[in-house]
Amino acid sequence: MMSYRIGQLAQMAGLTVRTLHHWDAIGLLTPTHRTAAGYRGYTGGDVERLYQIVALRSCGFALDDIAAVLDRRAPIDKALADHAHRIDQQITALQAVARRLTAVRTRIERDSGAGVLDPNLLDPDLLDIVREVVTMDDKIASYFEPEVLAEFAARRAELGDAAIAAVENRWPTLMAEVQQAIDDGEPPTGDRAQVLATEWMGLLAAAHGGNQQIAAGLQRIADDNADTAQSMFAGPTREQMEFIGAANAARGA
Amino acid sequence: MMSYRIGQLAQMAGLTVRTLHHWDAIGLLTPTHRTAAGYRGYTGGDVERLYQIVALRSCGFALDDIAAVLDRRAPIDKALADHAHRIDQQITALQAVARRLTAVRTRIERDSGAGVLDPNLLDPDLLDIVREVVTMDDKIASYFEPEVLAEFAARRAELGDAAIAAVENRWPTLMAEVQQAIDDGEPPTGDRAQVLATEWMGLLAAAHGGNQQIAAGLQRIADDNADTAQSMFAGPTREQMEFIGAANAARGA
DNA sequence: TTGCTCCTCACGTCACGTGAGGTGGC
DNA sequence: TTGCTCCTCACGTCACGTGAGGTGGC
Repeated sequence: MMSYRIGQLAQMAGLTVRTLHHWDAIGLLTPTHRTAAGYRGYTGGDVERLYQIVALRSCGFALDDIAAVLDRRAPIDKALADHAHRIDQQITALQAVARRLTAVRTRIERDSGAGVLDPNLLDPDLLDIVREVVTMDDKIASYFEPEVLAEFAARRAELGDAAIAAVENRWPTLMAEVQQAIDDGEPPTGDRAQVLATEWMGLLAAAHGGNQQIAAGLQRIADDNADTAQSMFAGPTREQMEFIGAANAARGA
Repeated sequence: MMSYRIGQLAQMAGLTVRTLHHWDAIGLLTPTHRTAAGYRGYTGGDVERLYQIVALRSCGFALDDIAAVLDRRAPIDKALADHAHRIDQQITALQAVARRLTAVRTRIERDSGAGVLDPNLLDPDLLDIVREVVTMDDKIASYFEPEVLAEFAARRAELGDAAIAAVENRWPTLMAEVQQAIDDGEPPTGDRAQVLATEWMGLLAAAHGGNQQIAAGLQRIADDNADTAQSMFAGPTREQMEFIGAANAARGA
């Protein structure tokens, strides 16, 4: 009967001997026999099981789950479905962290050179920026149910970084243009207001993508924070929102 | 001097008392003083540090890194950049696992009912399907450098699931149509061949997105596996590839 | 007899959760 | 005096990595 020693098996499968020791210790892969001196002897059947384990492990399964599947204590298709769901949740969570990190780094890049640009200003403490951005991010998250937040995240991923950057770059200038129109005494019914309102609603639509729950959440954020939003994420002022609202009403939007 | 007990702090920050014990034990957050009976007394400064820790933790930092940043032993911006990179790597790795799981589940859904559809066939062992798909996936990965594979993955994410599904659904039927054209004795210079070749190249272009390294890898995979590809991922046969090649040559593509 | 492979403990990792057993504070 | 909060051990988690100390096999 063909028999492999542990070192051979490890080399064949690209594993360490220690890993096979571990799998033996937890009963995941027990060699069929032992020599008189205690050397592990793996048979062809053991090798088959080994490759099944390696394949499932490469799918991210925990060793306990692999054992359950191989010993037919759990149906494979259900295990795969459950596991895929857990992996998706992990990805979603990590993407939320990645977005948060990007937000923090973007703000730091924008704000950290203040003291260099204007010697009268102190460079803000980077740790304070981190806290501020995280607080804002938590606040935004608090406006959405977890599922809606996931949809929002999925929508952002779908749009791609370039599209998001385009929208985020356009917002500040658009708000400035709206403010200028207000300062110029433009009527909400005028052409200039109508053009601005159309683009405003277009950017909002790009953000919520027709999802009413996301749209409602964004609206609540803007409403609740209109008086303080400026310092947090340069959101629109109440005055600007009213101007756009009037422009939309004039058009019957 | 204002002083908080550990239970108050935990409730304020939404943490457990045990967590604060742990942070004390590792020196991350040591209360400024203790009562005679050993009760921890946290000051306002401790609370400040606590919130910095919570903010950084929500960005996914390890406690060691948080301590290094707060104690100014590591520059924050560098820590953020390094950490963002690690997070991105984790996401990429998890996405590879997720795609692998999807591939396995898709194949199982397609193949597992064989015995039901045709009583002469045995249902294939689901574990064998897992191994087969994983083997194929590893093989594909082996044709690309890690960075190229990441670009390939990024491109797939950019395209979105719907677009990928559209391409993958079109492939088998397109190959069948090409085979039919060959069987009908169509010349590669004919209109029918030209139309098929144009769509063929279009699908390939959709897959590599103009990236020459991805295109080259796909070409090598097709070349090396043309004779065995059928059973693995229903790839084109050598005959089909030659027909399309001739059609392209006729057009001077 | 000399390397090389193999063996069995056993501690360390990361951020706590979960008791166990005991004591201060109102 | 009774609850409630606090305290300090200390084991368990997940999949091994990394020695330590010792023995078979060619």
